[in-house]
Amino acid sequence: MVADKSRSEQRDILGRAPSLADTLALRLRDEISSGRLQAGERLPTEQQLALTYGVSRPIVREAVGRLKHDGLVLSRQGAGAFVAEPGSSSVFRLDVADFSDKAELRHIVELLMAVEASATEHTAERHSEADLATIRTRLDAMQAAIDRGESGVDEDVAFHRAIIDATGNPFFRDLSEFLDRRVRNFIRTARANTARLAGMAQMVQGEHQAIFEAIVARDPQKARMAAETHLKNAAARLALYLGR
Amino acid sequence: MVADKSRSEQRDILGRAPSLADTLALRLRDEISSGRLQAGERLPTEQQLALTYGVSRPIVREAVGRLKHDGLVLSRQGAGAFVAEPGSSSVFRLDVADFSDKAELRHIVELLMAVEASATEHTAERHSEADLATIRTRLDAMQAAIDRGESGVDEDVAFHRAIIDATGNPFFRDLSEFLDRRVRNFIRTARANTARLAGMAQMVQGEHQAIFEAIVARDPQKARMAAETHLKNAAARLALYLGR
DNA sequence: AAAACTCCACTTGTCAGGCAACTTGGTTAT
DNA sequence: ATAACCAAGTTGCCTGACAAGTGGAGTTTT
Repeated sequence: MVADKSRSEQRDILGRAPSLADTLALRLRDEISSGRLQAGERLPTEQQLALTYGVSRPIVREAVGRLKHDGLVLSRQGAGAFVAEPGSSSVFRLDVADFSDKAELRHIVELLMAVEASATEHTAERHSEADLATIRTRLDAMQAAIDRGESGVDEDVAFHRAIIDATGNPFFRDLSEFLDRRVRNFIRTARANTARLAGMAQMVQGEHQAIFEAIVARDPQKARMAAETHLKNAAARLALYLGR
Repeated sequence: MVADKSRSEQRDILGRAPSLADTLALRLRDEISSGRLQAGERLPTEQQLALTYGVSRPIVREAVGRLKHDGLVLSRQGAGAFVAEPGSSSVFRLDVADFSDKAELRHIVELLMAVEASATEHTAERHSEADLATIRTRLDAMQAAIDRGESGVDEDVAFHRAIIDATGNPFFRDLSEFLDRRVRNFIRTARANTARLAGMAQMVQGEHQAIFEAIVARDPQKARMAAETHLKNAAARLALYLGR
């Protein structure tokens, strides 16, 4: 049976075989993205799918349900399920499952830099006094952490987060939070040696200071450039830290 | 029954009630994001959920399956389903279902601008001759369309797409394509009067020319600024076009 | 008494069969 | 010819059941 073969091949992180619905969903997704199933075309009936892939109908329903959830197909009771127009979907899905490729990490970091830099620019352009107060508090907290001899990573994150929150754009917030977490997660799993980074904290703080001053001055250009410099340096530190 | 009540209240675009699994998934998602279900905590068993919400177990499975798909919960056969740590998830989901709010459109446009501007900057920094040739072809195609008296929207999209593809970053490509489609989709549904835009095509082309020249000159700063100017003008044209 | 082992209740994963609601196309009646 | 109608096909949902895996309680062994 086709489904069984792919199951025994691919296994997840815990060494467990992915569910039948997962593999089937992946298969159907591939059928669509490869163009074997054109937009507007009707999918085979659930019974046919069940028969072809050697699974039960509930499994088929679960798999198709996921595609519906992701906006790839639309179903009408009594009529069938149809491949959605590629632009009609209202949901965007970003799956960064495997950092196996070094290139993927770089792509993620690039996107993160784009979002953060733009957000910093926006905040410099239009921030309230309350925003500024919050950012200043975070900056001071970072300094306090450094003075205590800590690495101050949490305070670092909080500082950037305050700047991004000030934009009032939830997409900036959610996306940068996700990307940031992915990168930090990668760092942690790659090598758990934060000691070397501690010495760089004051250097980081200096860059933070520059960003903050540009925001206070309401100078978007300067804020962007300061943020870009900071992020590029962070990437360089990351490379150093990973011992490349 | 609780589920039935919410079904009759919320209806989708076509006036059809959302599926039971959808409403249940939404409910559980809410339970998690609100913090009523803490990270690491075990979800009620499928049978309990089925009983509480008055649906059958397959429906519960479908709903929970979606949360698993989105990385919000992890399940272990025999043990149960557990709320995932926020940050362990490798999938990011962006749902731009409703443009009901004007603010949401602005947020989308802001994110699109951030991605496009950064991508343009990257391309100026590092592009091959082949990339350049493609971009030039698209630029010429746009001019040809204008000369034919057409609006050239397709050629416009293709031009930007070529620049973004040149970054070699699939996230830039996918995200900007999605956002662009959403915005254009909104424009189309809001008012289908492209006649007014046709006269602006030559103005758009002038901005494209500036972007292209900055890329050729390998001047990232200038490329970014040209792209930002272009996008801001586009947003302004959009506002004018919508008759705000 | 502590550790290891065994067994069993419980939970998720999957299957089978069936009924209700809806769509569609052809058929029949007007 | 047109309209009403009907029947087959399809999705939405349910019940009941078994297999596979987990975890703890009870039992045995050291």
